[in-house]
This record gives sequence, structure tokens and C-alpha cells, in this order.
Amino acid sequence: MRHPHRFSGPLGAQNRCHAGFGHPSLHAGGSAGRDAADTATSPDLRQRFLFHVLLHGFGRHHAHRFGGRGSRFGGHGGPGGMGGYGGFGGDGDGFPRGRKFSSDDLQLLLLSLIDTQPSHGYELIKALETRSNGFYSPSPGMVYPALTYLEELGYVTVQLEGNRKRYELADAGREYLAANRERVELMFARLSHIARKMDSVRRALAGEEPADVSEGGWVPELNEARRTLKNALLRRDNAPADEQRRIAAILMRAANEIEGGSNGDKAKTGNDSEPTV
DNA sequence: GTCACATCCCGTAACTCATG
DNA sequence: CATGAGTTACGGGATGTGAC
Repeated sequence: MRHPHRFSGPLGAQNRCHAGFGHPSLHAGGSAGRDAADTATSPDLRQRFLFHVLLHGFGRHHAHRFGGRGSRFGGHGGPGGMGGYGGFGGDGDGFPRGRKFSSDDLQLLLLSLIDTQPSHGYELIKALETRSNGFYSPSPGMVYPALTYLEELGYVTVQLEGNRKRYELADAGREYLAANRERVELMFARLSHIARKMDSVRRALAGEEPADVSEGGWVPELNEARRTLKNALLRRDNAPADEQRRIAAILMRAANEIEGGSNGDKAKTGNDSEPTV
């Protein structure tokens, strides 16, 4: 039997639109004008609005739909929705809108976390949320089927603890993890990067000083260099093939140098996801 | 090519159950 | 009662497929 959805009225729709974000009114239908006035006069609301915009940029937030599916405003944008990958978040190193990791990626992340410490599903969700500074919190609808799938593959074993399942890494899972270690490290690096970025923006919105390098912040020179590089690449977006090859060679040299010049292959294969200049 | 339809994917939220 | 944990129905968007 399917569960009836309780909040089918307008109020319910408002609340569910931003459940978990703590700012239920910002996109409620018919209140856009009021919100704009509020954000202009209230520092608190303004900050919440800016953070809301940030979430859109990172792809963390829902696309807005006014209508359809009863009164539900929520749902996920999905790749390609509302501007496609990357959104308008800062220097373009956000996650894709909607789906942040493929199911394969999520399975690898889960295996890695389970390898670190046998956990149950809820703990794994919280662990990913913590690692990303609240940015990436996969839904149970993703995590539990993934864990079941990993169990079916024999990559994890399940210890029943009352009504909870504690997942432990099996030998097959350990082998699979080892074969994909570099990919896992890149995904965790991305999570870590986003976590620091979220912290950086939160500080800016709160009027605080940027985090010191010792606190996980970035030196201004690095931020400036990344901005400059990104802008330079944008200006060459329609470059002819020869120019594109010249740029590629420069970037490869830079990547090799950044990696310490000791692992050219790594720079060659690189991250197979979207560029994160 | 494009239109209509079917199916899949996945985030949300409500549900149940256990525990403190 | 509050909270944590696990499950699942719902439904929008993406994607696939077949007919034209």
C-alpha cells in the first residue's frame, strides 16, 4: 500500500519545497515580491537568500516547479535541467545539478567508507554529509538500494543488529575498491574541495574573514590564479583545433608540474568527470 | 527529424519500528 | 515523547524506443 502524502495543500507545498534548508518562504508561489523586499531589508533573510542562490549554483537545490504533481514544488533537477551541469556556481567547480555522483560512484564511496569502518546505512549518509560540509547528503532512496546491490554482488556482508544492518567489506569488495582506488580518492578530493568551498562562502556571507590556510582556506594567489585561468579558457572557448591543442599541452604541463612531475600518467588520465579548473 | 509513449532514475517525505 | 534507523510510495525529469 502506498503512503498518502500528508501535505497536499499550499502550506504543505511551501514547507516541502525547502524541507531541511530552514528557509521555507523563499520560493513559495506568489510570494516572490515579498521575499525580494524582505531580503533587501533583513540581513538575516538576505544571507539566507544568498545561501539559497549558492545552493542553486552548486546544484544542491531543487529546480522550481509551480504546479504539476499536485502541489509539490520539489523534485530534483537532474542532469541537464535548469541550465545543465555546473549551474552558475562560482568558478565552476561545483557538482552537476541534481545527481552529484553516478550510482557507480556512490557505490565506490560507500565501499570506501565501509572499508574505513563497518557502518549501517544511516551512518554512511551522515558520513558523506559530514565530509562534504553538508553539501552532499545522498537520499535513502539512493543509499539503501545501493547497499542492497553491493550485498547482492558480494562486495559487502551484512551483520544484523536488531533491526539494523551493519555492512562490512567483503573480499570481493576489497578487490573492487583496490582496482578503483584512484577514482575513489578523486571523488573524496572533490567532496573535500566542495566542503571547503561551502565553508568559504558561509564565512563570506556571515561577514567573517576567509579561513586561514591552516583552517583549510586558500591563499588569495591561488584563488586569483584559478579565476584567471578559468577566464582565459572561457575566452578561448571557440578556439580552432590548433589553438585547442596548444592549450591542452599547456594544461598538461601545468598538471604534471602540480602533481610534482612524478606522475604524468595521472595527469593524462585525470578526472574523467567535468573539468574543475 | 520529431512526436508520443514507456520506462528508468532518484530525491523527498511519510511510514514503521526500536530505543532511550 | 523524541530521536534514530530503515523502508518504500510517489512523481518529475531524463532517457529509450517505435511509429511516422
